[in-house]
Amino acid sequence: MTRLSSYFLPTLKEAPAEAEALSHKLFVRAGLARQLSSGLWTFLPAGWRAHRKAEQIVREEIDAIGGQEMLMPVLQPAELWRTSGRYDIDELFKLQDRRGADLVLGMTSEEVLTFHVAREIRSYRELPKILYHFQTKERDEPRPRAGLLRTREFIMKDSYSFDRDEAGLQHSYDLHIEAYDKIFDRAGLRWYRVASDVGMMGGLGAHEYMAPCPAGENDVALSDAGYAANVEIASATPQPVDGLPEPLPAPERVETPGATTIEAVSNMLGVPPAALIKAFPVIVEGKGPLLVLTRGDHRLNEFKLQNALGAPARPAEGDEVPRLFGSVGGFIGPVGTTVDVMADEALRGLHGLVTGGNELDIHLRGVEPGRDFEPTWADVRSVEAGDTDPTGAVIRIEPAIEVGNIFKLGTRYTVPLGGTYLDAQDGEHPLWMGCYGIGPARIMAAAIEQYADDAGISWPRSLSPFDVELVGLGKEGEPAREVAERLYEELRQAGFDVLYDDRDSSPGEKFADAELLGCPLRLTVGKKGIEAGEVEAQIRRGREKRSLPLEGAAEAAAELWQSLP
RNA sequence: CGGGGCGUGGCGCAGCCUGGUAGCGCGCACCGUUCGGGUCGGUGAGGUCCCGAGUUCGAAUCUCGGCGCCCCGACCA
Repeated sequence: MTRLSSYFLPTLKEAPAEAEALSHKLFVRAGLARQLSSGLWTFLPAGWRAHRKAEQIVREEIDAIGGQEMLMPVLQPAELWRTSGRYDIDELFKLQDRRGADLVLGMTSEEVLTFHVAREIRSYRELPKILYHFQTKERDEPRPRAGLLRTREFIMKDSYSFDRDEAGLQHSYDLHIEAYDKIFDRAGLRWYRVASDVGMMGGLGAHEYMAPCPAGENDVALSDAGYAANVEIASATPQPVDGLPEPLPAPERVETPGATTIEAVSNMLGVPPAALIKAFPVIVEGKGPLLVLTRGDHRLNEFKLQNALGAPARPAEGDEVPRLFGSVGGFIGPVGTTVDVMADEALRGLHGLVTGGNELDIHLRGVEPGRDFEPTWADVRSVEAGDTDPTGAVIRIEPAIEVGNIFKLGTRYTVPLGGTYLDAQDGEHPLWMGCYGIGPARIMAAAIEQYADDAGISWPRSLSPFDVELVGLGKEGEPAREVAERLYEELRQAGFDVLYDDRDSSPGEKFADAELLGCPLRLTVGKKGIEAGEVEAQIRRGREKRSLPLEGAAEAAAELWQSLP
């Protein structure tokens, strides 16, 4: 029985002042969730219903590819994390028990599951396996933000595959792609599957599922020809340089007093920013100083740089520029430098360029990579809107919420944690592992972001906390209410989850609350309608109204339901 | 971690500069009214003014310290 008169659904006319993102405001206003502290949220009954709808979709599709649901603890021994090398991650919550034993709160469960699998699985005959759970994840985020979008505690479905070899892993990975595609379709989201960074921990490949929306924290590069990648790793053909200066036989010194920025040099010398070389002095971990070059109008991409180097790099600071690079901040350049130089591919073949002269107030013009200095070439710039993909299609960049990710871990965890199996011929081998995450709360947030309008949330029917909100106008005891009570029963008989607004409040208030909560279908029973022998149906998405016959209203609603988004 | 902002009934805010009985709107309770788009009127309840110390006859207001929350950036296997 879900009657609004007694249901805990505290709706608000105004959003809390600190709420910025649309989904944050609506989570609170619609009575779905309340904040406890920074990055900590309580799901209220309606919000939890939607969460469980999202979970169930995920559960069904992971089961469909052979996943087996289980449950592992949040509280985990620190030892496992030391063994895997993840103990020093800043986001990992660390604590001790009363005896002083070190424990952690799990961010994910690779260590725990590999621990078990290493002990229980011995033979190739027991492979492959896909195991998963829905469990609370704890992360000491430096900055929780945007309501439910980035929290310190959240529930995640994490599945893990174990295979005999890389081909097996690829198969499990493909199965997850299949499942994930279905999950996000069923959730009613607009989504992209994009290639993503494999991160510091290494790995053989990864994709992220991205739901585009303005509040999204990630940027994805997309083309109509099907190119899709996180901008962290995206590659593209740069836009040509318009107005490249004529080549010179050799670099030429030019005085540029005080011109330490791309814009200043560009203005002073009358050349486009794209004809400048931007030089970044960086210190590569374990290797030392390196001068990284990009076109003046491009941005260095730290992820791609790190991947190209195979090691982390940080900007040079303090006296490192004069000491290690023999240069002057603002006037750094590759010509005549003593350090290694890495140039972005977009600079290849350009001529007549302007670079820093490694002296105060001096630049060089007419510079040509390959002639005037010999760099290592690499693709280390961030893709920009307007670049083109390999087919020539134009790339656009959209913000998006990461709603899921899939990751080929390989033997990253099984080797340190001793996860091996015995094969038919030549003995022991490490297990090949994949991990696959989905955040149901982010699915909810993405759906809210993507479909909300001025009146509030507009749930896809697969996620809505209730299928139908039935509004009974008038007051208790009036004829409209008796009809509404009857219809309530009929709808429930027909298999609908119904939220029945049986409050004695004004019509406007009921309509406003219904649209705020955003169930896909609203049915209104009022005096006027009864007299005309009809029930009003409002389709939340688009707010279109239709009339259903009072007799057989539940059947008519069931039919209408089939056509809803 | 760097930068910025905010903490005053449940929510949104004013008051603070210039120290002197804590206010408004919404919500809530009750009475009446209205009854298909947050009706209208009346009455009422509800506040450690984030915490601590200091200045002062007197602190929401001034000073110092702390805590919390939000936003931007960094960060986000």
